[in-house]
Amino acid sequence: MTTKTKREGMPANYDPSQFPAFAVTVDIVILTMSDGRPHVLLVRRGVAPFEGMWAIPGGFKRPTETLDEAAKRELGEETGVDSASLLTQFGAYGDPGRDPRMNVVTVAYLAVLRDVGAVVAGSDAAAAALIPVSDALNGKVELAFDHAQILRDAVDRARVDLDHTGMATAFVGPTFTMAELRAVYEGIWGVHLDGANFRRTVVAESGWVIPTGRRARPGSSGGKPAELFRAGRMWKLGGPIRQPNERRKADS
Amino acid sequence: MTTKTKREGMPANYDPSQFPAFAVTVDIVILTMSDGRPHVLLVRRGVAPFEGMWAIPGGFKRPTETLDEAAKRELGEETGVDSASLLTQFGAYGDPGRDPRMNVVTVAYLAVLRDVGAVVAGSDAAAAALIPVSDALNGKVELAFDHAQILRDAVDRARVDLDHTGMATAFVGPTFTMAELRAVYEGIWGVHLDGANFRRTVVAESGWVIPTGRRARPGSSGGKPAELFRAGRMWKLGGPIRQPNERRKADS
DNA sequence: CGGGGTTTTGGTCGCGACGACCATAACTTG
DNA sequence: CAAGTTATGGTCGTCGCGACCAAAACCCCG
Repeated sequence: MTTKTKREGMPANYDPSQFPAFAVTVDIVILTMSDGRPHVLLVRRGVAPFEGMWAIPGGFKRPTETLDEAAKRELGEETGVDSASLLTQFGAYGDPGRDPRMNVVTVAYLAVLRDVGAVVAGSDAAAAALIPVSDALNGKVELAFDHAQILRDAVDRARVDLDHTGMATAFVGPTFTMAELRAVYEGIWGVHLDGANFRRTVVAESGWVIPTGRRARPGSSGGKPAELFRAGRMWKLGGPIRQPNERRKADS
Repeated sequence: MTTKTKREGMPANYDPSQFPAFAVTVDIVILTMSDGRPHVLLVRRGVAPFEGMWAIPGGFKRPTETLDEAAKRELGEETGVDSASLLTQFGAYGDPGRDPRMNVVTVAYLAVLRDVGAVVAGSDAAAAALIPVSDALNGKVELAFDHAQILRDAVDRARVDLDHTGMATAFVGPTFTMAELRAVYEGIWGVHLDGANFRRTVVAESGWVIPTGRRARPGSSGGKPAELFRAGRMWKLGGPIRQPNERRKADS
């Protein structure tokens, strides 16, 4: 994600100003798990256009930085998080008129955080909040620009990344229980997974999780204290859990 | 893939010119199958920089069109193909200095053609050719800008799209044999698939392929004439063949 | 015209993954 | 201590899928 490309047969004495100029921004869809359901970090716009509506945090790319660097910088400015806890580009959006003020092309990133902590509102943001993705997708929360589409694409991307990459561990803390990890899959995919089978497949081969020996404190509802694990290095290559393939229906 | 996003707390009386201006281009990685191996359409640069080197065809985005429209337009200009035969965006590239002349961010698309036919070189292209992706990736063919990276990403994307989407049928003609379809998977994944098993899983449930009743002419090497199929509508939702998961090795 | 070669296509078999389900352990609260 | 709740281990049946074999339908060549 670095080079640019240009038409090969460009006149040697071309004038850059004769080609259309765009502003390039970077938007970060920040996902996190809260009480078993995925949430997204949104900021409330304080000025026109779309004043008062919610938007995905983002900002302008600088000519001296790469897109990835711009995304990391914006992530830090918005949340105070500097860790590169999973930051993947998933789409570019450049419809004419998507910003009524000027021609803007935005590159969208998906960030996964295990804990947003103190949500640092940007200096120019009126407010920031964690909102359930379900609320943001079904129109309960109005999104500015084409951010509804961007969020939809981000969630779609998260769903497929969950069984292709080791994204799941980015949602949980450095140490976690099987129930926590399972909640990630269940929340993102919207399915129910059997606890026993889940544990078996994850623990089956080494490299996925490493027992810490310690145990988590049971919740207020009681129950056997869960074993605490650390993420193994195998997660770098993709997770052990695959999305249950909803049986493809045959049709006459 | 349409809207743009902007920082929410923009000053109301901002001056667009005070934000960095970028040129936005669209690059199309055009893949096709030739003698069982994937090939990519490249153009030879006629002017500096990178004069004489090969490049991925592309061009400037216009402010009045979407990114997808720009990609389709460029595809038509380069190949004369107007059919929307699978055109998916897969990445944006904006490293500073990737084009020595100006700040350019490019949005890369992957196009799959079953037959490039008469390769129409762009008006400003010195030449265009179909080159085996293996040659383009291992340095046998020098690529301009960061196009080597873009091509690598495109091929990676094609590999995962092959078992998630119905991309396979885009490589073959409107009517095809099982061997042709299988060659697509084998060529892109670089694996060998059993012919009998392949046929079985594809024909198993209806909706994937529709027998035409006709039979293909056997090649010069003889053999039983293969049955001809048409693609069913199930391919819109993803193909029936999954990439053989190379057993994940357990490690101590 | 018959035989060898080649490709397609159908059949069988066995293993391994995985989901459904039950049972037990270990803790909570009252 | 009893009842409830969660975690974790075990069993079992089924289903997908790859490996392999065999027959069918065509080529070319003598």
